Amino acid sequence: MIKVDARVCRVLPDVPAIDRAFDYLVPAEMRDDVHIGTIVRVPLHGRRVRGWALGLDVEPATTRDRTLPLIAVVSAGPPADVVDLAEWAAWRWAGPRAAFLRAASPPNNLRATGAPEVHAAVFPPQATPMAVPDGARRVVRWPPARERNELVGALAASEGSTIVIAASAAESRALATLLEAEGRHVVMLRGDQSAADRTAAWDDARHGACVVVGGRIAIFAPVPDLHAVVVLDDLDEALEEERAPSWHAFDLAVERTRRCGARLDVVSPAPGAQAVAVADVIAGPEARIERDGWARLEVVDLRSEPPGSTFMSTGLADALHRALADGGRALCVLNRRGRARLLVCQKCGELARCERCEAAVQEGAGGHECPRCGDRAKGFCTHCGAASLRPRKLGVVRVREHLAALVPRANVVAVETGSAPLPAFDVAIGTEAVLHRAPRDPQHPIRLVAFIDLDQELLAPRYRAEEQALWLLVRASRCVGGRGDGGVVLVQTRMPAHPVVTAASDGDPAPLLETDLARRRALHYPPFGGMAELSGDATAVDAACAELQRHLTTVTVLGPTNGLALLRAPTVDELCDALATANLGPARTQGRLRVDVDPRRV
DNA sequence: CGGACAAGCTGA
DNA sequence: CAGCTTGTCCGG
Repeated sequence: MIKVDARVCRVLPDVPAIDRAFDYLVPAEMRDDVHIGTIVRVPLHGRRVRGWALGLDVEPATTRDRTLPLIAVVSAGPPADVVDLAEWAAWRWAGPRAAFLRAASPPNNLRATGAPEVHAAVFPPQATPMAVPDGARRVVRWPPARERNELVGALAASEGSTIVIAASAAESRALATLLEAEGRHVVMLRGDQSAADRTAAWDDARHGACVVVGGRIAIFAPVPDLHAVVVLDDLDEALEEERAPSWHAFDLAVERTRRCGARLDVVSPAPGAQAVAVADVIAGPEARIERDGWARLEVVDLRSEPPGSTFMSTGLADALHRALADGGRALCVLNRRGRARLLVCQKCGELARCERCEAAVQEGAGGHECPRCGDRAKGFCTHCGAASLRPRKLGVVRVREHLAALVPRANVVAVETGSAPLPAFDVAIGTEAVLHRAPRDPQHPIRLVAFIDLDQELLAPRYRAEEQALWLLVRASRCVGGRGDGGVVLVQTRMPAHPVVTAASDGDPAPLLETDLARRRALHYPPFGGMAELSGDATAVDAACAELQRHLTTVTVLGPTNGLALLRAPTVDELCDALATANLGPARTQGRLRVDVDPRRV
């Protein structure tokens, strides 16, 4: 006998490929335990799958007259506001909702009960929040080598809960220790914890009145009383999910705080253009303190090095010798990832750059061309007019040999990609990964970080190249310490007056931020425009582009060429709306299509 | 995703 | 034409 008052709930199966919700009857004995976000088990097409309750008491939208009942209530799940946030994220990064709801759910099952009791927050008297109105967004520039735990403590809200996003586990632990000493209830919520720890933390956070400290997933913390979010180092790659919907904790922090009126603080030595663009207030320490918190920068002008010196300048040799004296160590960075094949004039030593947008010119199929704006470039140097542009190439193995020759008695190690611990070294050479893989050793401090060819970063064919390059110099500064600590960051470049170099040298990123923002505004790059990359199987990308162009939208499709296409739109909203409207399902399932909104490599 | 079912291929 | 592979469809 079917009950007349049988309640129906709408469930999204935990099967990313089926981004569609289905309706089920809620058996009477489960009624009290099913809420928005609750994880349930349902029958689906002969299978039993987990899923999230997205709606209660919905009108059963059945095409058949058969609505199956839930099999069981499995676990507590994200609160309703976080479910909404996950839905927004699915739109924003054009991904399946299940991917975001997973990130927002406890990894192990938790008994599902009614709404957990919200604890009253009791804060220590020394908690003195900085005066900023609720809902304000602030960027705090804080130099790389300067201690900032206390600053973060002061930014935590004086009521309710605060989420602090810190990229590294080490910094999360340090912050937790300090906040606990201040009398705060701290909940550590990180993706690299064990499932049991993360589940316990997630459960704890549901009671509120805490400071949640963690990596990017902490932005989905189930706190019921969010008052403030602090994002540290918005440009750190760890704040972005590297797998398919590559969402970013910063954008989620902006959206979550906007929805609940909480305060948002971004603390970074070199905040990204996106953060600066949404900030109401930009704050920082006085100029002298900011400057002293950056490492001393030495610039080697590669244009004045003799031809054939293969990046082994006398400046680099001197710096290495100084760094290695009395037990110091050195890191050398040579990025090959996304390497731009730069062209250098053999006569004057200048790099070939696009006359229109200043990106590095590359050798294309039909001569020289700009990879960014597609402009045809001249086959000769625009600086001195000589027709002697030559490609510049290097490899870690060769550079390691040259370095070993510069410092014959030192142990020079080439660092391979991978997670194995670094061997003992005096000088380590590798990609930027060496900057976070070198263990701290007070007996053998890192005294030098040398960028063998910073131009690779400065002129990388990506619109975010400048902020990413400055971010590398931030990380280098953190390795060697501030101006007073005796360490040095050395950069080799053919553009010694480049604004990125100046910013790190002066310990003042403000002018660079201003010009970067102005350029992005002029060229409609994010955050002043939407951008997405479609990649994967060529037929799937072609199909997706065709589908997108069927709709009348403001989205421009560049390509597709060899299974790669770039989408541009006047705003992020228009881009995401177009991606949501277009039916990318077929392309996604058949041919492996990857949609990357705000791609990092473009 | 993964089961159901249909249409296509093969071999005695 | 049974028996198998490959493709397409759809889920309450």
